[in-house]
Amino acid sequence: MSRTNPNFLNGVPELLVLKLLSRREMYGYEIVKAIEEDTGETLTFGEGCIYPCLHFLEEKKLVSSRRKDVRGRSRNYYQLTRRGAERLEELNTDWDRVTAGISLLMRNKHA
Amino acid sequence: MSRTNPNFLNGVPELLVLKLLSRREMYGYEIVKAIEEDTGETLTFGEGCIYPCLHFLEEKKLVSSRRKDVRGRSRNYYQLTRRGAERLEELNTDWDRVTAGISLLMRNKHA
DNA sequence: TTGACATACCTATTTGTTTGAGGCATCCTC
DNA sequence: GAGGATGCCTCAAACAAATAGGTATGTCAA
Repeated sequence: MSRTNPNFLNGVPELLVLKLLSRREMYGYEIVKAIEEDTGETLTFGEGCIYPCLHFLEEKKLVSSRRKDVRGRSRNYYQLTRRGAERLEELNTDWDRVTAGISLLMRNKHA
Repeated sequence: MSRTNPNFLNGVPELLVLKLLSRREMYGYEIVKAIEEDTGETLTFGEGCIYPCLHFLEEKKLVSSRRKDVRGRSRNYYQLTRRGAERLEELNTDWDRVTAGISLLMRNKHA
């Protein structure tokens, strides 16, 4: 976790997943589609990225899950935990700092 | 290069290096320090990241280099090429799209 | 009813980037 | 002359994400 750089980019999937779950419980497949849609088709994280991410988050107690059967389909719904909400705060701050830092360098006119 | 996602994050060092070189020629060690300073200590890319990046950029003809002796020190100064300037435009656009996309999802209030 | 496609879950392998640690040499300061 | 900053470099490892695979059910149309 504590690296030289806040895991700016690698942490993006984690950030987006936590953010989505902060609004309502969702299941994996739904999250994959939501990231595509909600970012205006800019970002696409495959299932091979999101599912392991969810498992990792659950292991770290940042999300919890429950099975739910919907129209003959078995879905794994994930909810944000209190710790997850705290983690989201952190990542959010990190992301803002990173974009601010890059923005600083990019707009810097001097020399 | 052409991945599902524009190489948002992995491409950050490349973006910053090209941007710095678009202002004036610089040498490796200087770039490493400049990234730290100009991002307000937010980002730190080690020499093990920046030097290979420079070599890669040179190989791809996005930058060129020349030796220069300054105060008994031999420095490798890099300049942006025309192609490098074009590449910078691309990465800049990509970065803006990515941050816009993430921003979209993060600020999205619905559902 | 069969075939295609979307839904829904999962994991293993590969690819790629960055970190961390090292090595080398010169210069300056104490 | 020792330590630290400067200046270059590379390799091994850690890690994240992409790719590609696997399973199963539902729906729709031919």
